[in-house]
Amino acid sequence: MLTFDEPPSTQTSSPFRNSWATNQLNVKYVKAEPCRALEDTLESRGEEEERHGGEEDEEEQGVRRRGSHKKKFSQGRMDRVRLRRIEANTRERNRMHSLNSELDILRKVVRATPTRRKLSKIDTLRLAKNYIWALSETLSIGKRPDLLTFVQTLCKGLSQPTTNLVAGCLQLNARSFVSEPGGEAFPLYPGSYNHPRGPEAVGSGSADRPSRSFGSFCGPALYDSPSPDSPPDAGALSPPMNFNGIFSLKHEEPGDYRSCHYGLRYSSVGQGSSADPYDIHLRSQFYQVQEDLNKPFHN
DNA sequence: TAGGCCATCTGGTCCT
DNA sequence: AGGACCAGATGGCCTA
Repeated sequence: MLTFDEPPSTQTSSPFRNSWATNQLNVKYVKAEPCRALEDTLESRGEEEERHGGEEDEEEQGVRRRGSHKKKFSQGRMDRVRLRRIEANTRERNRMHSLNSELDILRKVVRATPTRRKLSKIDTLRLAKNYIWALSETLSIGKRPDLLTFVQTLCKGLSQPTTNLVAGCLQLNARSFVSEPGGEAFPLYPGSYNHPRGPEAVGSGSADRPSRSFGSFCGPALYDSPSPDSPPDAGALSPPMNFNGIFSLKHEEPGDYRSCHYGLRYSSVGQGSSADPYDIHLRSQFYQVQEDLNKPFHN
């Protein structure tokens, strides 16, 4: 008979929530309450079995019992079923944890890292899908797309906070490219957006610490070596193309996009995209590398 | 406080 | 038979 040494008071009070330690989950922490229904079922079957005089052996030997067609369980069988259920729960938990860990890697690949809350699962998948789609479209077109079209593609189906996050990463106002309910999106600029000062306006810096980020829109993924803070698989999983040129607006002086009403709806997003001095430092280093690598592309 | 997000449990289905 | 996968149900946490 399995016992629950320490049934947690709530699910979320489990020490394994949001923890890699879940892989080491011990059966004794399995939530007791939901198992009760299963136990009730099994026990009621067990009671019925006793009333019928324990006919499990007959059934297991292939002798069909007349009357009730309900399956009967002995105590031993109940325990086996219960154990299998608990083991299945553990496997399911581990399966979901591995799924979540892969999602975490995906989050890092798209690198749309908000300051306060991580991307939701659904938005991570949507953003990755849109990302691939947008890059594919760009490839098929064969030229630099205009920024707003690209961002509109990226933001299709994303939640408002994530849309704002993308906008924040690109220093745009989300309202400038998100479709109004029942209406079309209205781009701020009908054509392509180029940095007013050209690629030369890109910040300079050393190339020793390139950073792949969503804000910079797929850093030197094809060419760079994994940065020290990259997830183990991020390099291999990174999108294989670099379209930096279209996102050079990120390097504008802050006053520039303020004058263009490129504000952020949520200040937290803005903080995440520009208030972090380390992030700014990384970006300035990274853009120089990106420009060097992308010269052939721009030509 | 409502709604979104999440972890977990559970039973069903499919596959090996 | 047992494992993987899936979707529904449930309840907790967090944010607007």
